[in-house]
Amino acid sequence: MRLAEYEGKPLYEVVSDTIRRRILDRVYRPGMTLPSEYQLGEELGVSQGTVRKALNDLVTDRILFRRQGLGTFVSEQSEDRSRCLFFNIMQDDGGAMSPVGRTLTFGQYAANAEEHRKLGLRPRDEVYRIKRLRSLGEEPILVERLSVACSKFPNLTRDLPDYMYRLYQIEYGITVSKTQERVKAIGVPQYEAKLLGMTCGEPCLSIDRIALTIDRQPVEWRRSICRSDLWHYACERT
Amino acid sequence: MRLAEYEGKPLYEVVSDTIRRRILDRVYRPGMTLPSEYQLGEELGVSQGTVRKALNDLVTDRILFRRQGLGTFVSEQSEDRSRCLFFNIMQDDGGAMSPVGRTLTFGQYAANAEEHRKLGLRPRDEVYRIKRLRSLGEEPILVERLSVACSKFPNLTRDLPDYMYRLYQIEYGITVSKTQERVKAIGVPQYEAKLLGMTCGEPCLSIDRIALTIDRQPVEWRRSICRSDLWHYACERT
DNA sequence: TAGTGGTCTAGACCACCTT
DNA sequence: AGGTGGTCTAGACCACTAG
Repeated sequence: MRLAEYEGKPLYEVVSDTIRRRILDRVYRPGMTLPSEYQLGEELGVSQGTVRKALNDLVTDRILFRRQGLGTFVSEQSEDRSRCLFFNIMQDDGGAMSPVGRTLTFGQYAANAEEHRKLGLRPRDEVYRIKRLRSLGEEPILVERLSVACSKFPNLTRDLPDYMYRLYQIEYGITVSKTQERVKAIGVPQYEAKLLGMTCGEPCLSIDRIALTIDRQPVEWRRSICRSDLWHYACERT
Repeated sequence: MRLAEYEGKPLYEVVSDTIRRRILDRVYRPGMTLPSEYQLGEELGVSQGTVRKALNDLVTDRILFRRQGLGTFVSEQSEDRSRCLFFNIMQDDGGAMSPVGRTLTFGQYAANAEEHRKLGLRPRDEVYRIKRLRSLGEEPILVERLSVACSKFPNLTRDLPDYMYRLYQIEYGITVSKTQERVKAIGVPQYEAKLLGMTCGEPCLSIDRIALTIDRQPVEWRRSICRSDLWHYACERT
């Protein structure tokens, strides 16, 4: 396959789009080694330098990673990455945290208006709703409510891992590559107050998150109610 | 000047370090056009491709920017950048906001323990402390307390612009390139409650920020108390 | 030793902007 | 027209990893 179809795009974008497509089509799967830069260049009819630029762009997006002398690989949604990139709650003394989750409720429902809007659903789509409590040791930290489209995650069960993005990738071939969060301060509602050992109305963080795939489709909506006495939400910008 | 001194670093890093150094030394100043890739390559004894990689890395760090056909420029701390990158409060309906600030108090003090820790000060260093109220139209939104070392910002006055990072750059040659923030939910204290038109103890956001220069030195500590009824803190991750 | 990614070069042509 | 960055190539050598 030669890349004669140009579309005005630079060649390296055509190359990176091609590889992106192959990952979405699971031709290249998480953990797999890609062909070498020279092989890809020969196959696609471009030079190694052009392949290199395309691969580097995908590495920047964390879709691939490289190891010198070994090869170029499709990124996996490691637990570590799930935790570091998508769990932004930190202990005030600076320590990272790995809270374990316990499922409180699990069910299948007709999507409401907010779920339609946030997940971009079609009429009459259904969602799984999951409510979980996350704790560190005996200490409860946050309650999260999670909605996903049933059509995208068929046969989900209430027995769920602590970090869901790895499950989405391994079981459903859906890779979360970006999240958008909104953080507000609210008075803790009664239900969450009881679970978190707080008094109703005490200030807590409300974290509203949309998770997007590598082609920018929203796949999960999550709202967390989080204690804010010993924990905080962290963010760096450059 | 030829770059014979190698130090084990790749050439393009030696080149980007050289340019970084020249910006810190104000040989290249914000807004200035850099010599062309070929000129830099000739001056430093490397090829245009190597200069290109070095410049691209600095563009990624937002230290430079390019315009095709025009040249490569040293980034300025534009108001737009100050607002977009370092002001992460958004209206709930999605609109961006440009709140104007009014200085409430301004003074010079011996630094306390927390300021010493957060700003990396030396014994007996002094700080300017500034308290400001930011509003959108008639609507007060947040109160911020700001500390900077007097030694770094001599002769600062209480007459301050809305976006300080541009002032730091133009008047003091200090460029903020990174911020670290911690967000918590607290009950609004009495002083801020009065200014923000809230009732004491109502939930609000507390945003604690350290601003770092391009060589990673902390230069400003800021703590904002922000209404959270119609505004939220926004964060995207990839 | 052979294969991979990492760096570097030299030269070409294009797209864009100014004068 | 002339200069800039943007893309692309072909080829070289290095550093790292495996078997």
